[in-house]
Amino acid sequence: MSHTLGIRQAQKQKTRQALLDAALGLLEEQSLSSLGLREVTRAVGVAPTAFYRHFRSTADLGVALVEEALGSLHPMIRTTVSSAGDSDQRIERAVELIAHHVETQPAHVRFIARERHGGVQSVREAIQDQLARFAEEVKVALAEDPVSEGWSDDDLLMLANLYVDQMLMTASLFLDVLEAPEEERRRVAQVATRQMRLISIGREHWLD
Amino acid sequence: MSHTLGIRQAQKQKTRQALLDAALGLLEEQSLSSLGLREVTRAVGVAPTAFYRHFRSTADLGVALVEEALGSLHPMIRTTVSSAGDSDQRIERAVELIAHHVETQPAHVRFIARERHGGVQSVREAIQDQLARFAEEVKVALAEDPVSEGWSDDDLLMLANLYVDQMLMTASLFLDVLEAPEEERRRVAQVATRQMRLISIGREHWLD
DNA sequence: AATTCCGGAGAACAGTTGTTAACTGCATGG
DNA sequence: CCATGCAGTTAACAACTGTTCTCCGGAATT
Repeated sequence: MSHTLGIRQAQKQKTRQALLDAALGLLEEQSLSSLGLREVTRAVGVAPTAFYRHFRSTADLGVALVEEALGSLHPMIRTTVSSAGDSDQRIERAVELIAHHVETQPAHVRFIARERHGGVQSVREAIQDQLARFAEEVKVALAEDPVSEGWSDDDLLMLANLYVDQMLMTASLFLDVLEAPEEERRRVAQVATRQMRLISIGREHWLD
Repeated sequence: MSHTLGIRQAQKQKTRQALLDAALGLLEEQSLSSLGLREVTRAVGVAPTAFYRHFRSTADLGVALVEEALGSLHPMIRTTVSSAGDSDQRIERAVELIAHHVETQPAHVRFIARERHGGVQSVREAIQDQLARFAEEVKVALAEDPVSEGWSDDDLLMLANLYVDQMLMTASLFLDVLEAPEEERRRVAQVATRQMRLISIGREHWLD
């Protein structure tokens, strides 16, 4: 299928990825709206003008980072929400999965949490788009569950959005305790689990 | 009691407030980490050096903005959560109150939503502190409710945090549709109301 | 009435920024 | 094998940044 790219395009993509990685690193301690293009190229070790070969602006780079951070997460979401087991088991697995993702991709998670309401409109919109897609996918998965019998489409989407937001909130909490002792991290996991559980209980009694 | 300040201190506070107001305006379209001190003083019409008479840095100004945005909200939170009426009535009133606050203080709300996970650590911490105080106050209010009989202190705080986060999420949603037609704003209000209601249902069946 | 205090102004500093133009060297396609 | 394309470089630009030091005028204090 995918054609093996020449050594030219390969080099280009390598530089592009280096720019993305450097930017992601710099964004751990600042917001995108204050990220300078020279700052990024300096970190990579290329001339400032090389930046323009890959991105129109830092905002443009930000949109690419959104795709990188969230684009590959869709299958994960789907399989998690519609996995087997009873409610409590699924919740526990979801929280563990979030914790694991935050541990392996902290910079990506931080970037999304930060720029979701950040100062760059195009990036905000890109994130909202992805999250809306997540919510839609969660909605579809929820609809397949027998518990959702009798639910309106609006209410399913309402619940899906609640779940998505709760996942992001949980991810952000895990971020805050990344360097904290195991004990506190477990405490955060337990709080997140109970919040999810409470929402699920609300779901089960919604039609009463 | 409060001494009437001389015309000297009055002028100073006036300039300080002008700096805060100008900064808040500029922050509608960017993040605090990219806000320049000269930018702020230029907007006010004073010399750049005058800034130092009031704040050590823009981060310092950010902390002051947090106090201004959230400091006066504590009594409002308390009375809202522990108001009379049945569950649905209280939720509806809370959502209306949030909508009203977003309409009257959009810049403040945007600032908090943006900088809660923003790039300036001291401001992030100031916001977390205030939100933790909110959660504590909500917890106390919840504890007074007969529905909370048999709840552990941890679970009350868990629920309080869920409510606080949900309020912020709702506020952020209202921000996004500030300029939208009345119809869409009502739709957002209804979604927020139902999410709150679902959480409340989960609360009522928590001990089952 | 004389003196101190202090918020703000002014000028200057070295360093940074985004963007432009014209260039170089090398992989590519004919 | 040679001509084209294009990722990356070099140099220069005007504009901007935070910070320092010195100064001024008027309110506050005595």
